[in-house]
Amino acid sequence: MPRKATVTMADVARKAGVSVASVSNYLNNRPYMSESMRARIASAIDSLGYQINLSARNLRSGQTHLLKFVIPDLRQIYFAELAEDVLAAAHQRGYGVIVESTSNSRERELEAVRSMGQRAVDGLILSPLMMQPADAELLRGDYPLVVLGERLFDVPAPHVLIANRSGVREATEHLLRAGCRRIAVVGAAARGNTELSSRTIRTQGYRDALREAGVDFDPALMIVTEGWGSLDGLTAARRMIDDGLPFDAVLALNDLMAWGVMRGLRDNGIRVPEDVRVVGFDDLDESAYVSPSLTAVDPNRTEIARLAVESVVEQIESGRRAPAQTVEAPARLVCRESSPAVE
Amino acid sequence: MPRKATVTMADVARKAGVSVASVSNYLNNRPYMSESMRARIASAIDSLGYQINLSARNLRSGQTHLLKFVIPDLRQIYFAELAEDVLAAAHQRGYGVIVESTSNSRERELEAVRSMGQRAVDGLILSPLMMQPADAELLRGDYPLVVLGERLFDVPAPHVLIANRSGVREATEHLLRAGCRRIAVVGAAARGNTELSSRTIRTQGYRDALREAGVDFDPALMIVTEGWGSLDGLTAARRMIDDGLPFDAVLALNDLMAWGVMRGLRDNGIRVPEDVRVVGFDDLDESAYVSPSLTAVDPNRTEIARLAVESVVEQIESGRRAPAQTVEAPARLVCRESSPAVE
DNA sequence: GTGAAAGCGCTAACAT
DNA sequence: ATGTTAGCGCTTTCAC
Repeated sequence: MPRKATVTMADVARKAGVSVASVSNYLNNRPYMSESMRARIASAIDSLGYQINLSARNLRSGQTHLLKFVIPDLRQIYFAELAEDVLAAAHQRGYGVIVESTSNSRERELEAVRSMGQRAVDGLILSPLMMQPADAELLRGDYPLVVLGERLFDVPAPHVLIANRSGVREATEHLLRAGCRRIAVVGAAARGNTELSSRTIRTQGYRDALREAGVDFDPALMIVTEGWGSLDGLTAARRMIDDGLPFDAVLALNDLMAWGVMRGLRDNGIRVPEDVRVVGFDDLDESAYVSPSLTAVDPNRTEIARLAVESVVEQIESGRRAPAQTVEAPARLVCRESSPAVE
Repeated sequence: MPRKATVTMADVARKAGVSVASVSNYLNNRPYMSESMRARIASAIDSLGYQINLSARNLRSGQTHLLKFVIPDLRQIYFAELAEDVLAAAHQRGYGVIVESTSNSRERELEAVRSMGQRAVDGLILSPLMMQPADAELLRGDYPLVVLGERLFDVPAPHVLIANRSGVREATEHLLRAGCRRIAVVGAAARGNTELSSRTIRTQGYRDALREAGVDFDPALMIVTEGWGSLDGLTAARRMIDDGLPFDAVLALNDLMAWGVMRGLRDNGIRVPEDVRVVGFDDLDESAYVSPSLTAVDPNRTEIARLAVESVVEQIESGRRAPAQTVEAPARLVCRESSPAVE
């Protein structure tokens, strides 16, 4: 005598004296249904405590209303904040999100991509770090996909770009306008794809601005660090000071490093922004509260997340992957104490 | 003429000249299968590019190999780091994780709980913030569940507690041992459940240590802030200084506030740790790199995450919810520059 | 408007 | 060792 642990649609239909088709119609808000039936079903559902079995619906409908979001590491504050925005955007569109942190592993990135054939999720938002151009091949397929971040390689799907180059150009222009002429750039060597790292791309924006302003580029001002942490920023600042390198501003290629740079400068009696201006990139929540508060390029995470989610959802609803294309969320400079707005 | 877009097990079976049952057995690594069949199936799968349809497996098996992890906000670094550890522990056990950030909303916490009847996931790890004791009722059910955090109310499932009280007691003992006698405590008023907030519980650990050491408790040293951010810590430090409150140590009830407190002190020419020692709670990654580096209570997130995941997975595998019980991950004090170890 | 019935792709019990 | 087959619970034609 097996106990009926789970209430199914058939139970509801029986109790309400209708067919399962009608219960299904009711649950999916389909029109053309008599009020009396609607009421009978509602009360049957209520008294039975019925809840739909999503596994069954998923199999039948071929959809899961789930997205997969793949990032290198949630401990990196940037990705955590981005993830929060992705979750919010997805929730708003009625989708849940399986977050997959790859721990900076190429193999795990590829694993996540390969598993898309299993139809466990309806679409993929991929923020790759370690994937190689040769791996781009694996991205071919018909499932909804959006890639986030630098253009590491050609992607057969929509690509939401971070405004690295233009964001840094804007930051540099701001510093030049403030009268700075020896702007040090602090960033880490690439970990994954060497050609098109954040550092390379962001540095281009810096050179763009210098060129346009007619300021000479001095390679000595390019400080390459080991990693992207605040400790690396601290170390960079110390090295610059110890080396006797003259500079009147520091453009840190991410916020964490900017925090570290500011500490390193202050530890050596250099005042920010009076002696040296400091600008970061990311505009993390906390950057508004460090001291001095940080002027930073805001890549517009919320917009990036929104664009990405809108695009996958659109692909899901249209039933096919969108063609290769790039969209760039406009970055903007947020001026705070570490480098106040000029004029 | 419908195109056969998806390859099914039947296709593999046909191609390999075997039954679907054998293909299923192969995929599930069941023993007692001839090498020749194994090879034929493998090659059929390979040439067809077959991938299992998880929706079908989920429906049939009644499992999804998915966990739901519900937290208030990923932007809070503490939760992001915890989430990373949960993802890692789950991945290791073969589970994916649907992360749900409730944006500090009680309704979204309840929504997440209520949706468990839909069988979209096998188990729930819930870190509630806004739920009320009256809502505990909703947690009854037979699905695998683990609750994380303070004991806000009685939970009909395993509860992984953070060692708030003992962790803070240890931190306080450390400060007392260092000769501090006027230890200010900085924490925020409760947002959700008032009775058993972090602040209340952590403060108990502080009083425990004072009592044991025979040091008088001075209510003036209890600084209550608006929020838990570093700005609140900064504000608290300023207020203490402006009020002329005498103190020789600050115990911030989370790391972010400790960062802010240290800035506030330094801004006013107070040296850490020479003049005032500072200790935090959480031991965020970044706390090792702020300057001075922060001494903090490490609640052992990795262990908390591991315990939680192990428990849900065990419940899933045993087929029923574990009884109410509490487990506490032991906290430990990590001594750094802001309050070096004594002796 | 409503119902009957087919079947999504897989697992597992049972038969051989 | 391997095959046959009955569903898992739902959605969706297609009749009525």
